[in-house]
Amino acid sequence: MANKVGPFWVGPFCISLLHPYPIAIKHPPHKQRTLRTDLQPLHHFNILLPLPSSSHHKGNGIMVGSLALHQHLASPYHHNYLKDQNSLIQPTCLVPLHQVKSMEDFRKAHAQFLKLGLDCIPPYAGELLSACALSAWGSLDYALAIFLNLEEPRTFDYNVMIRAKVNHDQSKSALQLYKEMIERSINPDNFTFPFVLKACALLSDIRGGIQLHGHAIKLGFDEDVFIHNSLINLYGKCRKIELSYKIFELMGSNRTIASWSALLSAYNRMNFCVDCLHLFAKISCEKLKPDESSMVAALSSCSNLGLLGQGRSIHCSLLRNYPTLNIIIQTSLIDMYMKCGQPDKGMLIFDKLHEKNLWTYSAVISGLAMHNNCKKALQVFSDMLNQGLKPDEAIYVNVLSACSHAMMVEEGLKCFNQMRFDHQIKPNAQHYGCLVDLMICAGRLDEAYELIQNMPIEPTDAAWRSILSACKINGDIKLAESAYSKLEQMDAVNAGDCVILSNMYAELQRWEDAAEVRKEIVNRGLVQAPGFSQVEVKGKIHTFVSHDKSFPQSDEVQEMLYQMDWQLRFEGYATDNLRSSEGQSQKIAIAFALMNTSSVSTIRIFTNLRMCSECHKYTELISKVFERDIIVRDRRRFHHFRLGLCSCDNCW
DNA sequence: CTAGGGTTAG
Repeated sequence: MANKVGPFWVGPFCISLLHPYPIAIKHPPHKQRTLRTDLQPLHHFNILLPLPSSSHHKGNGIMVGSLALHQHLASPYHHNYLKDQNSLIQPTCLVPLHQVKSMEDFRKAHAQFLKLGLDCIPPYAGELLSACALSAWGSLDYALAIFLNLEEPRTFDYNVMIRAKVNHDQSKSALQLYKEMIERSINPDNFTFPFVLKACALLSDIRGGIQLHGHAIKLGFDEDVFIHNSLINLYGKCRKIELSYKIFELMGSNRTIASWSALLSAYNRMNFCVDCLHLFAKISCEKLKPDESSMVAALSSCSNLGLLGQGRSIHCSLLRNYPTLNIIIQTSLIDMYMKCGQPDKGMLIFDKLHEKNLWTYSAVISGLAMHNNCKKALQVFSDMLNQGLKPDEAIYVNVLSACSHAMMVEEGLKCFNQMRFDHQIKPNAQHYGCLVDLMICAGRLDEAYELIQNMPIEPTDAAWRSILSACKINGDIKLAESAYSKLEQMDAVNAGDCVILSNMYAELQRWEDAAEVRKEIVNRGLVQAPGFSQVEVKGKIHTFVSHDKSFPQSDEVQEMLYQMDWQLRFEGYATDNLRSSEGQSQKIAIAFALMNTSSVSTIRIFTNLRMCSECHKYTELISKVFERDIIVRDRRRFHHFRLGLCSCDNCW
């Protein structure tokens, strides 16, 4: 049954609307107008008014009301409206809002609503708000002005504004609106929570998030799938993975693919890449199909783990299932190919893209730098600037680290200044860290030290660690000690730092000092990640640790290693030099791959440590003697070995 | 009655 609303005045008319749904209209006192009861309606007409564009009457886009004419109107203007008692009157001046495509059109439409006094009447107010606040062409400020003008905003109006603020990166202010709505006793509904939870997630505001979770339960929204998914996301962003999982578990069969995606990305954030891929494989057990979002999460895990095979198979299934791929997933694919040792494949995807954003460029620039193709990285960066994209501080981290990889000191300093002065970006600790690395790579250690001491912000532990590692090579024990003590002050000492310093003492035959630092590892309860090397053979990943003999082919591999040593001796290389643990595991991985792959295929090794120079030398020679391309990803970058040479030009 | 959740480098 339709509700009758009104009567209220529209211009010279008094209108009563047969409203399709219940609405309480209260006019603010200054807008109240008395109905002239002394005048009998002359005629009744029907009138068409624009409908909220997304309502269930979408088809016509127009709402039918009845109009009673209380005054005799002679002007031709009005006659246009009132032609025939039975015909529908089309108020041509009113453009349906869903046809509005620009702020200019919107202003006109809004003016008409204002003139008719409809601007503060639900559902028009909400419709105006959501059009203006949420469309691509809209304006948050304009929407805010409309919103503030509402005497009695409703839940819907608040929801729209909260959502718009979150979209405009104003999460704090969005939460403020939520607070305001509670204070004004306007009840949040099942739509409110996903928006405000997202705001908390973006702010990593775990306390606020828990409060909201409580509110949602209290208001009885403990069955809502959208709210649950938002909660998984919230706890994931706050690194409370147990809580994310708990919600996920609780949802049982109500889980949707979005629940999985949110959980997968939570695992990724914690760097639980193996578990992430396990979960990804389980999606299909629930009769759900992995979609783009969940595949983005899985691809990111593949990138981190260097799993080319699995990354490729995700790519295939994307190509099978989607006619076009969105920019986010394309970026993930580029990143995956870059990090799994196929930069050419990554570039192929990149070159074919017609839409590129900062993240795409960022993935390519850091990928190219990783493969020691720094010139190209800078080329891509300058293309990006020519495209008119505005660089942000994150992309400058990539650009600067590309410069430091390639020892391009002047270029790096130029970029640093360009960032500060042309693009008005204040350098952060990471940028200074890159500069420090740049100086170190160029062998200007004293300048690096001067820089790190005089930089205007607190240096990161990584920057001090760079200094410490550099000392390892040039043997400056004084500098090493001061870098180490800085790390101590920051409470950021790790096992690797202790090893470096201790080895340096040992080199100087200061045995007591060496032992003292070694003891620190135990005292501080530091654990060193076990070094391993991985290689993919026939789609299966094989992982080896140093002196590994615990795998089926171990005996054959030992034989192979013996032969490899023998061959290298002809090249004048004594393999006894190679004693480091990563060297050992890498040797085994290479031997295993040489034995089990075709003689023309490229060997791809993934190791979690940094390659030492002996290991590097060894691999160079193997690539020459066995005429095999070997690509090694160590924890920082790639080395392409071919015929005795490495892409890194012996600088890493 | 209108609207909504999950996705990317360093």
